[in-house]
Amino acid sequence: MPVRKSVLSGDELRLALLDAASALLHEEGPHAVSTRRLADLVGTSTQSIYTLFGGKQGLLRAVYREGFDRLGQHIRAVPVTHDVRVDLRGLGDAYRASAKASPHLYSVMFERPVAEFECSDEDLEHALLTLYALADGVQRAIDAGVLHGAEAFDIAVNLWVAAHGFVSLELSGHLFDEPDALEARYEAVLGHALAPYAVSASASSVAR
Amino acid sequence: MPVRKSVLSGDELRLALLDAASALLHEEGPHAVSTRRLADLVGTSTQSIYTLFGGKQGLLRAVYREGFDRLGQHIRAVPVTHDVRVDLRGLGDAYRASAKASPHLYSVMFERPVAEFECSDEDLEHALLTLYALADGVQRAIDAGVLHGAEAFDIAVNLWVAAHGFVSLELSGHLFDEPDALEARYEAVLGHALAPYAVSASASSVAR
DNA sequence: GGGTGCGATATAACGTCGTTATAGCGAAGC
DNA sequence: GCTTCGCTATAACGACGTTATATCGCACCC
Repeated sequence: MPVRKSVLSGDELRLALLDAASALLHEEGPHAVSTRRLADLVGTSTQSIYTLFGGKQGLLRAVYREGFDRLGQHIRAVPVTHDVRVDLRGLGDAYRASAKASPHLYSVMFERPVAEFECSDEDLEHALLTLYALADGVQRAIDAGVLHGAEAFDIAVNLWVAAHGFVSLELSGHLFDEPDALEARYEAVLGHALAPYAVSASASSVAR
Repeated sequence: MPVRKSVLSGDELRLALLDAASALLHEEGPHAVSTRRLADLVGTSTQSIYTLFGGKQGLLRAVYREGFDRLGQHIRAVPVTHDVRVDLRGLGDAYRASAKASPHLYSVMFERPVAEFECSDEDLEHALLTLYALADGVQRAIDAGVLHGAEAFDIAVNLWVAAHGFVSLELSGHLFDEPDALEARYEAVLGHALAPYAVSASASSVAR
């Protein structure tokens, strides 16, 4: 079937292009990921991007989905301890850490730094899957009797809104807190999002 | 001094270019605002953008700042009524309404949809001024005895994080609530951000 | 008042981009 | 063994931001 003038087979080429795109995105940002640079890096021609991904849009769609997959993995990798409150805080920390570890990837997921790529409905639904990783953690807190009053998914969305709001402003540079105050604010923001669902009277102690 | 081959003087040209950029951004999105289209629309050459703004970067810097100025105006335009709780809700509604009225402008302010433009420290500080519009509203709530426990600016930042988190996810399409549930969630998110600072025991009633 | 210089303008060119047309090669089917 | 189909590489197209070049108009100065 394929011709393979290049050293790599079709699947290898696909992976190599994706890796190169991720690396370029991570190291130099969205503007650096161009079809020509990718082709040069991998040792193929720009045409491969069209046969394998249907264009730059398709390639970035794959990056977008991989970004949400990785975020989900980071969230699911948070250990389940004996203290559910600690676990909840771990979820929030994992979210922020994942975003800060690859901010350009986070940008591709929630902003539109590459003009060619626009989210499709399927992409948005795929992104939604990641939210279930958060919802699972919230469900454990409900089962442990620490949270109550709403469905786990509903609480998870509120938690997501809070975490994303903070992370988005932090990454864009709009938060001017000193480092210590910044950490404290993130904890506070997450705590406030969960407090209304805490069982104990000292609501704000959740996730701290 | 200037030559004015064109019909417009320097200042007029500057305003015309800014208006055209805003219009193009609003109607067709960030990808549509190109130096050539702007020059054609205004009836000048691309060079004017360099003499007047120093490049596309400078032009978008002006758009960015105008975006924050307009957001601040919308927030300050919220009427002060006899009920401070109503006013607080009005602030949140104004923020979201302003973003949804010109989503592409909101994108320029908080995302990086145009590769050429990168926020400078001065731009970020300029954006910070808008936050004082929110802080003023929060201060009124403190003065009225509805909120307490932190500085107005601090509470305003938390409110901003909540509002931005919701609006950002809403605009990017990542929120899947039905319309009614969406409105309710926004109210809830804002309420949760303010609840820890409410004086009454029924904390979540703030801003509803 | 007529030259002079400077700054803004318009035109054209350069390099890069995403994309598409064209040509060529390698393996599968008969 | 020849044809056919799909993938590849090359080249070209149009659009982009930016820069170099040439031109023009007004202010200044002698």
